Amino acid sequence: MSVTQKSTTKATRRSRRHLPDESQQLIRQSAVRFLWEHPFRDLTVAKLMAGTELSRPSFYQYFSDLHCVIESLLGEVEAVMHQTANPWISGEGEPISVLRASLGGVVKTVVEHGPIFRAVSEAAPLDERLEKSWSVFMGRWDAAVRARIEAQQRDGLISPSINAQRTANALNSLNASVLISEFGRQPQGDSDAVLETLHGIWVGTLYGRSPKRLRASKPSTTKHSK
Amino acid sequence: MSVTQKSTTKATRRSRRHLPDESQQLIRQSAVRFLWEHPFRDLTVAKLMAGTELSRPSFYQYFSDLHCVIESLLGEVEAVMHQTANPWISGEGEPISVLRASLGGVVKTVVEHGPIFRAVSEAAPLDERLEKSWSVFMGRWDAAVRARIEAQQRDGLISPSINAQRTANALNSLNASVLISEFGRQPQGDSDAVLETLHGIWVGTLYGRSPKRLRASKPSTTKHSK
DNA sequence: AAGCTTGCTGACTTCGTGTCAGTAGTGTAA
DNA sequence: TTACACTACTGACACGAAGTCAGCAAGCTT
Repeated sequence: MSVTQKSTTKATRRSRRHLPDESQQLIRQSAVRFLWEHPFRDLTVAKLMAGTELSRPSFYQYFSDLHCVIESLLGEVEAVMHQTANPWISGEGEPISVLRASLGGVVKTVVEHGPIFRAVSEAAPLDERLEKSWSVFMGRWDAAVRARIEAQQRDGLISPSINAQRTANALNSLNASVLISEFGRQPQGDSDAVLETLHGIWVGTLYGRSPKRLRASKPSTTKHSK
Repeated sequence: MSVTQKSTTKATRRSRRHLPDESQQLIRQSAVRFLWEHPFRDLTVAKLMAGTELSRPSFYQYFSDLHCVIESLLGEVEAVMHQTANPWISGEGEPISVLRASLGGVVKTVVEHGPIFRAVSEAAPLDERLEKSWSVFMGRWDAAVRARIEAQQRDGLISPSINAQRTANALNSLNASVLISEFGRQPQGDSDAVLETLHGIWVGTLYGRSPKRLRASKPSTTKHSK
Protein backbone atom coordinates (compact mmCIF):
# COMPACT_ATOMS: atom_id res chain seq x y z
CA MET A 1 0.00 0.00 0.00
CA SER A 2 2.64 2.46 0.91
CA VAL A 3 5.78 2.44 -1.18
CA THR A 4 8.20 4.96 0.13
CA GLN A 5 11.51 6.59 -0.53
CA LYS A 6 14.42 6.73 1.80
CA SER A 7 15.15 10.38 1.99
CA THR A 8 18.62 10.35 3.47
CA THR A 9 20.85 8.88 0.80
CA LYS A 10 19.42 6.60 -1.84
CA ALA A 11 15.94 5.79 -3.08
CA THR A 12 15.08 2.38 -1.70
CA ARG A 13 11.93 0.26 -1.72
CA ARG A 14 10.28 -0.65 1.52
CA SER A 15 7.89 -3.52 1.87
CA ARG A 16 5.98 -3.14 5.12
CA ARG A 17 8.02 -0.82 7.23
CA HIS A 18 7.45 2.89 7.08
CA LEU A 19 9.39 6.01 7.76
CA PRO A 20 8.50 7.76 11.00
CA ASP A 21 6.79 10.65 9.23
CA GLU A 22 4.63 8.29 7.24
CA SER A 23 3.49 6.25 10.19
CA GLN A 24 2.72 9.40 12.11
CA GLN A 25 0.65 10.66 9.22
CA LEU A 26 -1.21 7.35 8.98
CA ILE A 27 -2.08 7.57 12.65
CA ARG A 28 -3.37 11.09 12.25
CA GLN A 29 -5.49 10.06 9.30
CA SER A 30 -6.91 7.17 11.27
CA ALA A 31 -7.79 9.59 14.04
CA VAL A 32 -9.56 11.98 11.71
CA ARG A 33 -11.48 9.12 10.13
CA PHE A 34 -12.55 7.94 13.55
CA LEU A 35 -13.58 11.39 14.73
CA TRP A 36 -15.88 11.93 11.77
CA GLU A 37 -17.83 8.90 12.95
CA HIS A 38 -17.48 8.86 16.72
CA PRO A 39 -17.05 11.30 19.61
CA PHE A 40 -13.65 11.71 21.22
CA ARG A 41 -14.77 9.83 24.33
CA ASP A 42 -14.95 6.60 22.32
CA LEU A 43 -11.42 6.92 21.00
CA THR A 44 -8.81 4.64 22.54
CA VAL A 45 -5.27 3.94 21.47
CA ALA A 46 -6.30 0.40 20.52
CA LYS A 47 -9.16 1.57 18.29
CA LEU A 48 -7.01 4.25 16.76
CA MET A 49 -4.26 1.81 15.86
CA ALA A 50 -6.79 -0.71 14.58
CA GLY A 51 -7.32 1.82 11.81
CA THR A 52 -3.70 1.39 10.78
CA GLU A 53 -1.51 -1.61 10.02
CA LEU A 54 0.47 -1.08 13.19
CA SER A 55 0.18 -2.45 16.70
CA ARG A 56 -0.95 -0.51 19.71
CA PRO A 57 2.51 -0.02 21.27
CA SER A 58 3.72 1.54 18.04
CA PHE A 59 1.48 4.45 18.81
CA TYR A 60 3.78 5.55 21.59
CA GLN A 61 6.67 5.94 19.22
CA TYR A 62 4.93 8.88 17.62
CA PHE A 63 2.72 10.37 20.28
CA SER A 64 2.91 10.32 24.03
CA ASP A 65 -0.87 10.04 24.33
CA LEU A 66 -4.15 10.69 22.54
CA HIS A 67 -4.14 14.34 23.50
CA CYS A 68 -0.94 14.85 21.55
CA VAL A 69 -2.63 13.54 18.45
CA ILE A 70 -5.46 16.00 18.90
CA GLU A 71 -2.99 18.78 19.50
CA SER A 72 -1.18 17.99 16.26
CA LEU A 73 -4.49 17.97 14.38
CA LEU A 74 -5.25 21.39 15.81
CA GLY A 75 -1.96 22.67 14.50
CA GLU A 76 -2.78 21.33 11.05
CA VAL A 77 -6.05 23.21 10.73
CA GLU A 78 -4.95 26.42 12.36
CA ALA A 79 -3.00 27.64 9.35
CA VAL A 80 -5.90 26.96 7.00
CA MET A 81 -8.30 28.79 9.22
CA HIS A 82 -6.31 31.93 9.68
CA GLN A 83 -5.98 32.27 5.96
CA THR A 84 -9.67 31.96 5.16
CA ALA A 85 -10.58 34.52 7.77
CA ASN A 86 -8.10 37.07 6.60
CA PRO A 87 -10.31 39.66 4.88
CA TRP A 88 -11.75 41.32 7.94
CA ILE A 89 -8.70 40.80 10.13
CA SER A 90 -6.29 42.64 7.90
CA GLY A 91 -8.64 43.81 5.19
CA GLU A 92 -10.00 46.99 3.86
CA GLY A 93 -13.33 47.75 2.30
CA GLU A 94 -16.85 48.13 3.56
CA PRO A 95 -16.63 46.69 7.11
CA ILE A 96 -19.89 44.79 7.25
CA SER A 97 -19.52 42.86 4.03
CA VAL A 98 -15.84 42.23 4.65
CA LEU A 99 -16.80 40.88 8.04
CA ARG A 100 -19.24 38.57 6.37
CA ALA A 101 -16.53 37.25 4.09
CA SER A 102 -14.24 36.57 7.02
CA LEU A 103 -16.93 34.83 9.01
CA GLY A 104 -17.77 32.86 5.90
CA GLY A 105 -14.19 31.67 5.75
CA VAL A 106 -14.30 30.59 9.34
CA VAL A 107 -17.58 28.79 8.82
CA LYS A 108 -16.18 27.03 5.77
CA THR A 109 -13.14 25.82 7.66
CA VAL A 110 -15.22 24.41 10.48
CA VAL A 111 -17.60 22.75 8.04
CA GLU A 112 -14.63 20.99 6.49
CA HIS A 113 -12.84 20.10 9.73
CA GLY A 114 -15.63 20.24 12.30
CA PRO A 115 -14.94 16.96 14.10
CA ILE A 116 -11.35 18.00 14.70
CA PHE A 117 -12.44 21.18 16.41
CA ARG A 118 -15.04 19.27 18.33
CA ALA A 119 -12.44 16.77 19.49
CA VAL A 120 -10.11 19.56 20.54
CA SER A 121 -12.79 21.28 22.57
CA GLU A 122 -13.86 18.02 24.17
CA ALA A 123 -10.38 16.76 24.92
CA ALA A 124 -8.93 20.06 26.10
CA PRO A 125 -10.41 19.89 29.60
CA LEU A 126 -8.84 16.45 30.06
CA ASP A 127 -5.25 17.49 29.51
CA GLU A 128 -3.46 20.52 30.82
CA ARG A 129 -1.16 20.76 27.85
CA LEU A 130 -3.91 20.55 25.26
CA GLU A 131 -5.99 22.96 27.29
CA LYS A 132 -3.15 25.43 27.00
CA SER A 133 -2.78 24.91 23.24
CA TRP A 134 -6.49 25.45 22.71
CA SER A 135 -6.37 28.56 24.84
CA VAL A 136 -3.41 29.89 22.88
CA PHE A 137 -5.22 29.14 19.63
CA MET A 138 -8.25 31.11 20.75
CA GLY A 139 -6.04 33.80 22.21
CA ARG A 140 -4.55 34.51 18.81
CA TRP A 141 -8.02 35.10 17.44
CA ASP A 142 -8.85 37.33 20.35
CA ALA A 143 -5.77 39.43 19.74
CA ALA A 144 -6.48 39.78 16.03
CA VAL A 145 -10.12 40.72 16.50
CA ARG A 146 -9.24 43.07 19.32
CA ALA A 147 -6.74 44.88 17.13
CA ARG A 148 -9.31 45.22 14.38
CA ILE A 149 -11.92 46.56 16.78
CA GLU A 150 -9.52 49.10 18.22
CA ALA A 151 -8.49 50.23 14.76
CA GLN A 152 -12.08 50.76 13.75
CA GLN A 153 -12.78 52.53 17.00
CA ARG A 154 -10.06 55.00 16.07
CA ASP A 155 -11.81 55.42 12.73
CA GLY A 156 -15.08 56.05 14.45
CA LEU A 157 -16.65 52.99 12.90
CA ILE A 158 -17.10 51.27 16.24
CA SER A 159 -18.28 52.93 19.41
CA PRO A 160 -15.40 53.64 21.80
CA SER A 161 -17.58 52.51 24.69
CA ILE A 162 -17.00 48.91 23.67
CA ASN A 163 -14.31 46.99 25.55
CA ALA A 164 -12.30 45.64 22.64
CA GLN A 165 -10.53 42.85 24.50
CA ARG A 166 -13.55 41.43 26.24
CA THR A 167 -15.83 41.81 23.28
CA ALA A 168 -13.34 40.13 20.97
CA ASN A 169 -13.01 37.26 23.39
CA ALA A 170 -16.77 36.92 23.76
CA LEU A 171 -17.44 36.98 20.03
CA ASN A 172 -14.75 34.40 19.36
CA SER A 173 -16.08 32.18 22.12
CA LEU A 174 -19.48 32.53 20.56
CA ASN A 175 -18.17 31.45 17.18
CA ALA A 176 -16.35 28.48 18.64
CA SER A 177 -19.26 27.12 20.59
CA VAL A 178 -21.86 27.67 17.88
CA LEU A 179 -19.70 26.36 15.06
CA ILE A 180 -18.58 23.28 16.96
CA SER A 181 -22.10 22.42 17.98
CA GLU A 182 -23.40 22.92 14.43
CA PHE A 183 -20.61 21.34 12.44
CA GLY A 184 -18.67 19.22 14.90
CA ARG A 185 -20.60 16.05 14.13
CA GLN A 186 -22.78 14.59 11.47
CA PRO A 187 -25.30 15.57 10.34
CA GLN A 188 -23.97 19.09 10.08
CA GLY A 189 -26.19 22.16 10.33
CA ASP A 190 -27.22 24.74 7.78
CA SER A 191 -24.07 26.75 7.15
CA ASP A 192 -25.83 29.68 5.45
CA ALA A 193 -28.24 30.13 8.32
CA VAL A 194 -25.46 29.88 10.87
CA LEU A 195 -23.41 32.44 9.00
CA GLU A 196 -26.37 34.82 8.92
CA THR A 197 -26.92 34.47 12.63
CA LEU A 198 -23.29 34.97 13.57
CA HIS A 199 -22.94 37.87 11.19
CA GLY A 200 -26.03 39.47 12.67
CA ILE A 201 -24.59 39.24 16.15
CA TRP A 202 -21.17 40.57 15.18
CA VAL A 203 -22.67 43.45 13.23
CA GLY A 204 -25.20 44.27 15.92
CA THR A 205 -22.51 44.22 18.56
CA LEU A 206 -19.82 46.13 16.71
CA TYR A 207 -21.67 48.41 14.33
CA GLY A 208 -25.19 48.43 15.71
CA ARG A 209 -24.78 51.54 17.76
CA SER A 210 -22.06 53.07 15.68
CA PRO A 211 -21.74 56.84 16.00
CA LYS A 212 -21.24 57.22 12.24
CA ARG A 213 -23.11 55.72 9.36
CA LEU A 214 -20.54 53.49 7.78
CA ARG A 215 -19.30 53.27 4.28
CA ALA A 216 -15.67 53.94 4.97
CA SER A 217 -13.03 51.88 3.27
CA LYS A 218 -9.76 53.40 4.35
CA PRO A 219 -8.76 52.56 7.89
CA SER A 220 -6.50 55.03 9.61
CA THR A 221 -3.97 52.42 10.65
CA THR A 222 -3.05 49.22 8.91
CA LYS A 223 -0.31 48.51 11.37
CA HIS A 224 -1.66 47.67 14.78
CA SER A 225 0.13 49.84 17.25
CA LYS A 226 1.01 53.37 16.20
CA MET B 1 -19.55 15.59 63.01
CA SER B 2 -22.86 14.44 61.67
CA VAL B 3 -25.51 13.76 64.26
CA THR B 4 -28.76 12.95 62.57
CA GLN B 5 -32.39 12.20 63.22
CA LYS B 6 -34.34 9.18 62.09
CA SER B 7 -37.21 10.64 60.18
CA THR B 8 -39.50 7.64 59.82
CA THR B 9 -40.82 6.97 63.27
CA LYS B 10 -38.92 8.15 66.28
CA ALA B 11 -36.09 10.58 66.78
CA THR B 12 -33.03 8.43 67.30
CA ARG B 13 -29.37 9.17 67.62
CA ARG B 14 -26.96 7.63 65.17
CA SER B 15 -23.30 7.22 65.82
CA ARG B 16 -21.56 6.76 62.50
CA ARG B 17 -24.15 5.40 60.10
CA HIS B 18 -26.18 7.75 58.01
CA LEU B 19 -29.46 7.76 56.17
CA PRO B 20 -29.20 7.40 52.41
CA ASP B 21 -30.19 11.01 51.77
CA GLU B 22 -27.57 12.25 54.17
CA SER B 23 -24.76 10.21 52.70
CA GLN B 24 -25.73 11.29 49.22
CA GLN B 25 -25.68 14.90 50.32
CA LEU B 26 -22.26 14.45 51.92
CA ILE B 27 -20.92 13.04 48.68
CA ARG B 28 -22.31 15.96 46.72
CA GLN B 29 -20.77 18.41 49.15
CA SER B 30 -17.44 16.66 48.88
CA ALA B 31 -17.67 16.94 45.11
CA VAL B 32 -18.42 20.64 45.22
CA ARG B 33 -15.57 21.24 47.63
CA PHE B 34 -13.23 19.35 45.34
CA LEU B 35 -14.38 21.17 42.22
CA TRP B 36 -13.72 24.58 43.74
CA GLU B 37 -10.10 23.54 44.06
CA HIS B 38 -9.44 21.19 41.14
CA PRO B 39 -10.65 20.58 37.58
CA PHE B 40 -13.02 17.74 36.87
CA ARG B 41 -10.30 15.70 35.20
CA ASP B 42 -8.57 15.25 38.56
CA LEU B 43 -11.68 13.93 40.25
CA THR B 44 -11.80 10.18 40.92
CA VAL B 45 -14.22 8.17 42.97
CA ALA B 46 -11.44 7.46 45.45
CA LYS B 47 -10.60 11.15 45.93
CA LEU B 48 -14.23 12.08 46.13
CA MET B 49 -14.91 9.55 48.86
CA ALA B 50 -11.74 10.54 50.70
CA GLY B 51 -13.59 13.79 51.34
CA THR B 52 -16.22 11.86 53.27
CA GLU B 53 -16.09 9.30 56.08
CA LEU B 54 -17.13 6.55 53.73
CA SER B 55 -15.24 4.04 51.64
CA ARG B 56 -14.94 4.05 47.90
CA PRO B 57 -17.47 1.29 47.18
CA SER B 58 -20.11 3.15 49.16
CA PHE B 59 -20.12 5.67 46.39
CA TYR B 60 -21.87 3.22 44.11
CA GLN B 61 -24.82 2.93 46.45
CA TYR B 62 -25.76 6.49 45.66
CA PHE B 63 -24.46 7.18 42.17
CA SER B 64 -23.71 4.92 39.29
CA ASP B 65 -20.67 6.99 38.32
CA LEU B 66 -19.08 10.42 38.61
CA HIS B 67 -21.17 11.83 35.79
CA CYS B 68 -24.32 11.15 37.79
CA VAL B 69 -22.96 13.28 40.61
CA ILE B 70 -22.34 16.13 38.21
CA GLU B 71 -25.79 15.69 36.75
CA SER B 72 -27.36 15.95 40.18
CA LEU B 73 -25.36 19.10 40.91
CA LEU B 74 -26.63 20.59 37.68
CA GLY B 75 -30.18 19.92 38.78
CA GLU B 76 -29.52 21.65 42.09
CA VAL B 77 -28.38 24.90 40.51
CA GLU B 78 -30.85 24.99 37.67
CA ALA B 79 -33.75 26.07 39.84
CA VAL B 80 -31.74 28.87 41.42
CA MET B 81 -30.61 30.12 38.08
CA HIS B 82 -33.99 30.26 36.42
CA GLN B 83 -35.29 32.29 39.29
CA THR B 84 -32.59 34.92 39.25
CA ALA B 85 -32.92 35.39 35.51
CA ASN B 86 -36.64 35.82 35.58
CA PRO B 87 -37.05 39.57 35.00
CA TRP B 88 -36.36 39.64 31.29
CA ILE B 89 -37.75 36.19 30.52
CA SER B 90 -41.21 36.89 31.84
CA GLY B 91 -40.86 40.49 32.81
CA GLU B 92 -42.21 43.82 31.80
CA GLY B 93 -40.60 47.21 31.82
CA GLU B 94 -37.97 48.92 29.77
CA PRO B 95 -36.40 46.04 27.82
CA ILE B 96 -32.76 47.05 28.00
CA SER B 97 -32.54 47.61 31.72
CA VAL B 98 -34.70 44.58 32.43
CA LEU B 99 -32.35 42.57 30.28
CA ARG B 100 -29.46 43.83 32.33
CA ALA B 101 -31.15 42.70 35.51
CA SER B 102 -31.70 39.23 34.11
CA LEU B 103 -28.17 38.91 32.86
CA GLY B 104 -27.02 40.15 36.24
CA GLY B 105 -28.93 37.32 37.87
CA VAL B 106 -27.32 34.79 35.58
CA VAL B 107 -23.88 36.23 36.25
CA LYS B 108 -24.49 36.13 39.97
CA THR B 109 -25.52 32.49 39.86
CA VAL B 110 -22.45 31.49 37.91
CA VAL B 111 -20.20 33.47 40.23
CA GLU B 112 -21.64 31.52 43.14
CA HIS B 113 -21.63 28.10 41.49
CA GLY B 114 -19.07 28.51 38.71
CA PRO B 115 -17.07 25.33 39.28
CA ILE B 116 -20.24 23.27 39.06
CA PHE B 117 -21.05 24.68 35.65
CA ARG B 118 -17.48 24.24 34.59
CA ALA B 119 -17.54 20.62 35.68
CA VAL B 120 -20.78 20.03 33.82
CA SER B 121 -19.43 21.50 30.62
CA GLU B 122 -16.20 19.55 30.94
CA ALA B 123 -17.79 16.25 31.85
CA ALA B 124 -20.69 16.41 29.40
CA PRO B 125 -18.65 15.30 26.36
CA LEU B 126 -17.52 12.23 28.30
CA ASP B 127 -20.93 10.80 29.00
CA GLU B 128 -23.88 10.52 26.68
CA ARG B 129 -26.42 10.85 29.43
CA LEU B 130 -24.87 13.95 30.96
CA GLU B 131 -24.40 15.41 27.51
CA LYS B 132 -28.14 15.07 27.02
CA SER B 133 -28.93 16.68 30.36
CA TRP B 134 -26.68 19.62 29.62
CA SER B 135 -28.25 19.99 26.22
CA VAL B 136 -31.74 19.92 27.74
CA PHE B 137 -30.68 22.49 30.32
CA MET B 138 -29.44 24.83 27.62
CA GLY B 139 -32.45 24.03 25.46
CA ARG B 140 -34.78 25.36 28.12
CA TRP B 141 -32.92 28.66 28.07
CA ASP B 142 -33.05 28.74 24.32
CA ALA B 143 -36.81 28.24 24.34
CA ALA B 144 -37.35 30.94 26.93
CA VAL B 145 -35.18 33.49 25.18
CA ARG B 146 -36.64 32.60 21.84
CA ALA B 147 -40.16 33.19 23.12
CA ARG B 148 -39.13 36.55 24.53
CA ILE B 149 -37.51 37.58 21.27
CA GLU B 150 -40.55 36.59 19.26
CA ALA B 151 -42.85 38.48 21.63
CA GLN B 152 -40.77 41.61 21.30
CA GLN B 153 -40.64 41.17 17.56
CA ARG B 154 -44.43 41.27 17.57
CA ASP B 155 -44.20 44.46 19.60
CA GLY B 156 -41.81 45.94 17.10
CA LEU B 157 -39.05 46.16 19.68
CA ILE B 158 -36.85 43.68 17.89
CA SER B 159 -36.29 43.53 14.16
CA PRO B 160 -38.29 40.74 12.51
CA SER B 161 -35.30 39.91 10.35
CA ILE B 162 -33.66 38.18 13.30
CA ASN B 163 -33.97 34.42 13.50
CA ALA B 164 -35.26 34.06 17.03
CA GLN B 165 -34.36 30.40 17.55
CA ARG B 166 -30.83 30.59 16.24
CA THR B 167 -30.09 33.92 17.85
CA ALA B 168 -31.38 32.73 21.21
CA ASN B 169 -29.22 29.65 20.97
CA ALA B 170 -26.17 31.64 19.99
CA LEU B 171 -26.57 34.19 22.77
CA ASN B 172 -27.07 31.50 25.37
CA SER B 173 -24.03 29.60 24.12
CA LEU B 174 -22.12 32.84 24.36
CA ASN B 175 -23.19 33.33 27.95
CA ALA B 176 -22.30 29.78 28.89
CA SER B 177 -18.84 29.81 27.43
CA VAL B 178 -17.90 33.27 28.67
CA LEU B 179 -19.32 32.78 32.14
CA ILE B 180 -17.75 29.38 32.61
CA SER B 181 -14.37 30.59 31.47
CA GLU B 182 -14.56 33.68 33.70
CA PHE B 183 -16.07 32.18 36.83
CA GLY B 184 -15.59 28.43 36.51
CA ARG B 185 -12.33 28.44 38.43
CA GLN B 186 -10.41 30.53 40.87
CA PRO B 187 -9.45 33.27 40.65
CA GLN B 188 -12.72 34.45 39.18
CA GLY B 189 -12.99 37.34 36.76
CA ASP B 190 -14.49 40.81 37.10
CA SER B 191 -18.21 40.21 37.21
CA ASP B 192 -19.18 43.83 36.50
CA ALA B 193 -17.02 44.00 33.41
CA VAL B 194 -18.30 40.67 32.16
CA LEU B 195 -21.87 41.77 32.69
CA GLU B 196 -21.24 44.95 30.73
CA THR B 197 -19.74 43.03 27.84
CA LEU B 198 -22.51 40.47 27.66
CA HIS B 199 -25.16 43.12 28.02
CA GLY B 200 -23.59 45.10 25.22
CA ILE B 201 -23.68 42.11 22.92
CA TRP B 202 -27.25 41.18 23.74
CA VAL B 203 -28.44 44.74 23.33
CA GLY B 204 -26.49 45.29 20.15
CA THR B 205 -27.81 42.08 18.69
CA LEU B 206 -31.43 42.41 19.73
CA TYR B 207 -32.07 46.13 19.92
CA GLY B 208 -29.18 47.60 17.99
CA ARG B 209 -30.99 47.82 14.71
CA SER B 210 -34.44 48.04 16.17
CA PRO B 211 -37.05 49.64 13.89
CA LYS B 212 -38.48 51.66 16.77
CA ARG B 213 -36.74 53.68 19.44
CA LEU B 214 -37.55 51.77 22.55
CA ARG B 215 -39.09 52.89 25.74
CA ALA B 216 -42.03 50.55 25.68
CA SER B 217 -43.08 48.84 28.85
CA LYS B 218 -46.25 46.95 28.00
CA PRO B 219 -45.62 43.83 25.93
CA SER B 220 -48.51 42.63 23.81
CA THR B 221 -48.38 39.13 25.18
CA THR B 222 -47.38 37.95 28.62
CA LYS B 223 -48.22 34.37 27.81
CA HIS B 224 -45.83 32.89 25.34
CA SER B 225 -48.00 31.36 22.64
CA LYS B 226 -51.11 32.75 20.98
C1' DA C 1 -32.56 -11.98 73.02
C1' DA C 2 -33.32 -13.39 68.39
C1' DG C 3 -33.86 -12.11 63.80
C1' DC C 4 -34.40 -9.11 59.97
C1' DT C 5 -33.10 -5.08 57.35
C1' DT C 6 -29.70 -2.32 55.38
C1' DG C 7 -25.63 0.82 55.33
C1' DC C 8 -21.24 -0.26 54.49
C1' DT C 9 -16.66 -2.43 53.08
C1' DG C 10 -12.57 -5.65 51.63
C1' DA C 11 -11.29 -7.97 47.86
C1' DC C 12 -11.85 -9.13 43.17
C1' DT C 13 -12.44 -8.49 38.03
C1' DT C 14 -12.16 -5.68 34.06
C1' DC C 15 -10.36 -2.30 30.99
C1' DG C 16 -7.35 1.09 29.09
C1' DT C 17 -2.82 3.20 29.59
C1' DG C 18 2.02 3.39 29.30
C1' DT C 19 6.63 0.74 29.36
C1' DC C 20 10.34 -2.30 28.04
C1' DA C 21 12.99 -5.96 26.64
C1' DG C 22 13.33 -8.38 22.57
C1' DT C 23 12.61 -9.34 17.41
C1' DA C 24 12.85 -8.71 12.65
C1' DG C 25 13.32 -5.89 8.63
C1' DT C 26 16.83 -2.71 6.43
C1' DG C 27 20.79 -0.09 5.24
C1' DT C 28 26.25 -0.04 5.80
C1' DA C 29 30.97 -1.66 5.78
C1' DA C 30 34.36 -5.13 4.83
C1' DT D 1 28.07 -12.05 0.03
C1' DT D 2 28.53 -11.83 4.88
C1' DA D 3 28.54 -9.65 9.20
C1' DC D 4 27.20 -5.82 11.82
C1' DA D 5 24.57 -1.74 13.32
C1' DC D 6 20.30 0.54 13.30
C1' DT D 7 15.54 1.12 14.03
C1' DA D 8 10.65 0.27 13.22
C1' DC D 9 7.94 -2.60 15.51
C1' DT D 10 5.64 -5.87 18.93
C1' DG D 11 4.33 -9.32 22.84
C1' DA D 12 3.96 -9.21 27.44
C1' DC D 13 3.97 -6.89 31.62
C1' DA D 14 2.85 -3.39 35.45
C1' DC D 15 -0.12 0.08 36.93
C1' DG D 16 -4.24 2.80 38.02
C1' DA D 17 -9.08 3.60 38.18
C1' DA D 18 -13.78 1.75 37.53
C1' DG D 19 -17.31 -1.11 38.79
C1' DT D 20 -19.07 -5.55 41.33
C1' DC D 21 -20.20 -8.69 45.01
C1' DA D 22 -20.45 -11.52 48.92
C1' DG D 23 -20.18 -10.75 53.62
C1' DC D 24 -20.16 -8.02 57.98
C1' DA D 25 -22.23 -5.42 61.53
C1' DA D 26 -25.17 -1.51 63.25
C1' DG D 27 -29.62 -0.76 64.53
C1' DC D 28 -34.68 -1.55 64.38
C1' DT D 29 -38.58 -4.81 65.32
C1' DT D 30 -40.97 -8.19 67.87
